[in-house]
Amino acid sequence: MKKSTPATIEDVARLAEVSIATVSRAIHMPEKVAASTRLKVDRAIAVTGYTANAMARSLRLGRSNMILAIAPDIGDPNFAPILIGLENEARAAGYGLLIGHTQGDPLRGVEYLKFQNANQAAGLILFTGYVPTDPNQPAPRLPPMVAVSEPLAQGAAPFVGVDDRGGARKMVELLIAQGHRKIAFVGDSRDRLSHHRRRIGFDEGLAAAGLRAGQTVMDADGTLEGGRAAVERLFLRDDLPTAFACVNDQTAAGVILALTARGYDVPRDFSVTGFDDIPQAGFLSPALTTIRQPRRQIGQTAMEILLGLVEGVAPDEAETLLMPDLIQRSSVGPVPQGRRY
Amino acid sequence: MKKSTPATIEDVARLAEVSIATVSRAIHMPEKVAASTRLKVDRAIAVTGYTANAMARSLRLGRSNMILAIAPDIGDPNFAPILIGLENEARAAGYGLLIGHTQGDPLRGVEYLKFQNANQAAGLILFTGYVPTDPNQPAPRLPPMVAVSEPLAQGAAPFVGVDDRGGARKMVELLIAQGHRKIAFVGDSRDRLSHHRRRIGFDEGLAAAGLRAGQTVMDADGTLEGGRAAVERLFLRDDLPTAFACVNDQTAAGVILALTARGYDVPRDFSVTGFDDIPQAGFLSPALTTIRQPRRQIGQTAMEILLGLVEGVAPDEAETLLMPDLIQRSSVGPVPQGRRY
DNA sequence: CATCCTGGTGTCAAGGTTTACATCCGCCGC
DNA sequence: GCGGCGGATGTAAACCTTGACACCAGGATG
Repeated sequence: MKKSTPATIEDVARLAEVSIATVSRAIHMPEKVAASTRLKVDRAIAVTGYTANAMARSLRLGRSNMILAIAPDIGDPNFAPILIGLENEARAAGYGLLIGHTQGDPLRGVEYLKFQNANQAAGLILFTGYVPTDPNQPAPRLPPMVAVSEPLAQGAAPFVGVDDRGGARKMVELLIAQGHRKIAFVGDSRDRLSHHRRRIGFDEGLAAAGLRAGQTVMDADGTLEGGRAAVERLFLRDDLPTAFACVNDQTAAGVILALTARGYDVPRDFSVTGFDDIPQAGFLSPALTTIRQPRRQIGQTAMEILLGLVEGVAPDEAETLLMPDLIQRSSVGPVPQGRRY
Repeated sequence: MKKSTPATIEDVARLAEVSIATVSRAIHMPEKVAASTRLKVDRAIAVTGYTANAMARSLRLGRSNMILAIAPDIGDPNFAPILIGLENEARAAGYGLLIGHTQGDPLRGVEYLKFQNANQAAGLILFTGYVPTDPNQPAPRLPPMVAVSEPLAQGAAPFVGVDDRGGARKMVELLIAQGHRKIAFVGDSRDRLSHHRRRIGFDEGLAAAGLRAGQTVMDADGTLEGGRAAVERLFLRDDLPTAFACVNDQTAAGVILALTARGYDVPRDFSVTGFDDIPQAGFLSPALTTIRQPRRQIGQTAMEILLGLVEGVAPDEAETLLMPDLIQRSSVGPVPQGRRY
């Protein structure tokens, strides 16, 4: 047994005294080959330690066993568990997960399409909210895609994510139950569909309680800094809310920081809520009350759908929305009595 | 231009009125082909939008353009930036990054070797601290490898990481400068070489100040829970330290939590330090004074070395140790005056 | 007894690329 | 005028696998 070069199907065939076609069949369509032959082949495979050369296989089949995930930032605490879910599911099906990191630069995404063009990816998972395309090149042939974390603009691909609207609504209901009547939404954005949906859920929740009027909505870009800045802008006005419903946890962290810096206590003076339940959320002080995304589950479901698509089966729904859990920690309290501004 | 199927080298050759060999040469050995021909080929490539089929290429060359990274947990906040560094560097060199997630299970790693066996990975990045091997199978041919985050036991592969010893020593020096004389090291471990090295740096720092005697060393497994448990055990004794030097940030978080739960104030009553500077570190209260790993840099350097290895060039050093930065926040203070136990 | 069918197996082409080798052509030096 | 050389290009094999097709033997059917 020379180990200089890995065993090929031919080595197995020689050892089992059959043709290479029979070996291939023994592996992929066992019922088509006689039991005795199958046994010989299996033994030969064990002896040689044969593993099919994936390159040759993909070349022949015209389809690779890689799934490409394109994310703006792999380090985003929201993405990691989704990636794990994706990866687990992919591996179970014999696929590998290739990662692409665009650093928020749309053009970077285009670079990864090379992998697709080069037949190196059977499918695409998009965290970006848009399909990477090069304006100069003619539209490339796109493989099966599934969007995750952020839906695609025109519903161009199935989306798997959390029920943003329902989650936001739950959050508002909690605040209302605590007596809050003036609640500011921090993080309105036209760019991110998921954030927009949270805003809608917020509106719905207020409307359901007959509080539609007098709400405050602050633009913010979803970063800690954005949250902080929004609070500063808000304090320039005279009608302050008693609670801040933030579009995500980063924003909430910024809001808490700004409030604390001004000498207020959360939740005694103001209540603050987040969304996503990033790992830091529990370490903020006060620990953040937020909405937990079932991230692992999202990854798993998305990969299931994508692999189905690769096999040619259409998904049941255009959007698979998972219901998030409300995680109550200590950043929400009853509305302060007799406070006036 | 039919877009049903991607352009092959043959399409380009036909359009440029040359043979496919010439096209291949024009791409890979431009100096070997006449300038006029090169021009024709370039034009034909642009028109057809040709991208070489990576599968066919890898098959022919017997080498893929993928690097496989095996990590116990992709979600580990310490790993993400390293992955980004790896990925950036790989992409720049035309390689893709494949991720494997072992979930801490050594056997899982073995599964990923299939990729290697199947010629799907030209190199391996190991976050695990060991080479995945199947005890039943004969040792597989291993590709070039580089260890990251955790060195390999027998120095089986080049390691790129932070100077654990130097970092730990810096930390101890800071504590000593603040007047601390009794410092406990929390997180001693025989399993993780990196943790062991931090322990050594700790010892060295104390020895340099003539404080070798009377030190306390607590075992802990590097988790938040481990840190908490270590504090509880320590409080069973009578000689408490004034500062806790923790092996990593998770442990430090546990220590702070335990101390706070007992009604102590950090840093007034006790000082606590971490190691790694995970994203949560700044959000703990008090914000954690710790050692920042240049993670992105680690990833980049590791990939550089690995790609060199793939090309057949040996690395300069068996270990590349990057010096970490000391990040001073608010979990360290002067030793409490007149405290007695 | 001829024919058809069927289950089991072998042969061979194809998939796209790279590269060793062959070919061709113009030009130099003798 | 000719041998030879070198630069530019073409030809074809090889990388490994899969699957359409062909083949063969033997049993069932007429």
